[in-house]
Amino acid sequence: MSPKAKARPGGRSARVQEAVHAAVRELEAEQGRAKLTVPAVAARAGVTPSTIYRRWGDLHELLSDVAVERLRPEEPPSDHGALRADLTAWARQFLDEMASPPGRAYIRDALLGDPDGSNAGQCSAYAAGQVETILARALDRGETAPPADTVMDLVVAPMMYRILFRPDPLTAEYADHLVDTALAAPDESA
Amino acid sequence: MSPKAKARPGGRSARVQEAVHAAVRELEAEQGRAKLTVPAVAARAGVTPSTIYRRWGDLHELLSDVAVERLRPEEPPSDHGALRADLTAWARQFLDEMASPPGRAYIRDALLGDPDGSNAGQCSAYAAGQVETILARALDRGETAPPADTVMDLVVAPMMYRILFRPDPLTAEYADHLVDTALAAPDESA
DNA sequence: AGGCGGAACGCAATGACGTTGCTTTAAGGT
DNA sequence: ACCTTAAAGCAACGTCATTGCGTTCCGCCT
Repeated sequence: MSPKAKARPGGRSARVQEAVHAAVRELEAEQGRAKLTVPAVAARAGVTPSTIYRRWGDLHELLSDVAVERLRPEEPPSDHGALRADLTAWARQFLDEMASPPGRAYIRDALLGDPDGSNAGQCSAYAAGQVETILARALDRGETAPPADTVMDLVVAPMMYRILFRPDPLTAEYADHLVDTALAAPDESA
Repeated sequence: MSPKAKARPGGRSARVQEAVHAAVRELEAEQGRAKLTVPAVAARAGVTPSTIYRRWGDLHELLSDVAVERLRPEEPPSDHGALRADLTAWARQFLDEMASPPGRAYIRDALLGDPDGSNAGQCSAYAAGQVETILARALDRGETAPPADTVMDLVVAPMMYRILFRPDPLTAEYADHLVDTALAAPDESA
């Protein structure tokens, strides 16, 4: 399981976790990925390396932890008054953030140090949550909306696949195209 | 660039490369991922560790190299006489292989030690090649077939997304469903 | 066919990293 | 306020990653 599920959430443990996460972000910004090492992070955080090894296991799991936190959406998707507009805006922003070099790095980190797949699942859950918010809003308006799984398959999955497996640049028009496909699909629930 | 693009393809270099790759496969099968370390691989391959470090950089790049080789399809997709049958059979087999624990491990390895994304691109190119073979066969028969990119977006991408980001098990019915969607989509070229 | 340049490998040393047992601290419950 | 116990500090050890230098052998050119 993920080390973030702390049995002792308060006080020193929380301070250490925050200090370590901050140290990772700072060192990454200052010196780049190459200089990121457990002893370096520990020194910056004012902590001994063994603490990091015990709590996170290794550098990859720590980076995965930090990456997932960075991939968490900070606010619900903006409301443009109609399903298509909401989905299009969200997909464009999602693609823009995820396809950027830092975004790609976070995604890779999140996938990388993740033995049981829980961190990757968390990322997917974040995106699914945003999508569900948009779809629920549409249903509230009386619009017809496809199931969330359909949007995940037709919009999110293709974007992530191209981000991960293809070096080509991705455009906002591609996001629009995927939204078109998803909204044209029949509302099946399989 | 990938180290597989050897400037000196013949003789000793080739023997070393093959010995190292074989050593990785053997050790992985015998002792699992945990015991896989550069010195161990080097010892099994009858090579000094520095050789591996020089040629591949680190363990991740070596594993990525081996993983890509394993993900290469060994034969063209089987011909069932009709587009839907061909696509369905191929998607089922693809999902079965990729979603298995070893398949997931190879995918992760391929993505992991891949600074410039060339190995991941190679994986995608393998799948795209198989898909294009199926589609070309369909066009030869006089069938109408969607563009390859559509199939990649609607069939391959969702499968890979779920494999990577969701822990849930995946079924052959899911592959069938994706093929249905792809074949129902309008033949647009965007 | 034979020699030549250069790339790749082997060897060995070094410094950093990952790992672990024991001790110390402090959080949370009684 | 004490007591329990999870979590962090400390320190030492083994292993791994990295690099300079000498040697081998591939590929090519005459």
